Amino acid sequence: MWQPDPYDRNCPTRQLLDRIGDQWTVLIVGALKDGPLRFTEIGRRVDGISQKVLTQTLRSLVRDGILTRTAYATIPPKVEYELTPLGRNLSEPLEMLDRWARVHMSSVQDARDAYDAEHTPASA
Amino acid sequence: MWQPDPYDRNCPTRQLLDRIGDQWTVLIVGALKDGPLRFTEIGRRVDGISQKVLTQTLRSLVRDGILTRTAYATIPPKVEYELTPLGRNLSEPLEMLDRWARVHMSSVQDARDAYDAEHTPASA
DNA sequence: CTGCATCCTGCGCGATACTG
DNA sequence: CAGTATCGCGCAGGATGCAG
Repeated sequence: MWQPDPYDRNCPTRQLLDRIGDQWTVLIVGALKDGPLRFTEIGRRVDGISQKVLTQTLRSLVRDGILTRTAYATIPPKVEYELTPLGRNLSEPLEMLDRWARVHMSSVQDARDAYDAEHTPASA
Repeated sequence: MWQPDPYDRNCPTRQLLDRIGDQWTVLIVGALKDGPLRFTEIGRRVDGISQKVLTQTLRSLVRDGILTRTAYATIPPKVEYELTPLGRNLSEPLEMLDRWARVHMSSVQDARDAYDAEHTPASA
């Protein structure tokens, strides 16, 4: 029986891996961890994301079954995004990534400083 | 005391998150999980990566202290890449990502099919 | 408020050729 | 084998303007 393998360039998991590892995906899913949020609220939490990219990313995540999109026909309009069970499941590995980045940032920074010092031998 | 926060666009963890979530990073670190590999070997395992991107990604990972690069002055040249302790630590969350993608690929595929069917109402 | 369409720019990346 | 250097294109993504 065949097993999906992202090391194969033609395997769909390759593309999926690219999507779920995307920084915006990590942050958006993380933001929705504690409950549904509106479009603008997500944009406010995920500092620096453009409206266009936010829209694109949200649509992709909805299409992939990670989020649900619920539009309320009120005035003004209100649209809520919420994690599906699949999305909630995904949020666990993503949260580990987030936490790893926070915890090891200083180690990485030290490594970079050392590397740069090594490869930039005191001026030119 | 200040806590690093990737939700802030100026926080270095933002960039770090982007790097470690990168598909090539996930695959390369995963490939090195079982021991050091040579440049060409990595390229062969990570199907579809160009030599240029492989070089760039490896250099970044070395700089960030995820990998070590060891060059042997033999003919022909031989360069081995190996996970550092930090890299081995990182490989755990990354492996979870990889496994998630493999396990849930079919669910995502189903969601996509449903979404596309819904949003492409039987021809035009 | 929540989008979508358009224009435009940067630069990521592949392809190719050359070195040690 | 393991890179570096260069060129050129495609497309992601920012900015703006409009619609429901």
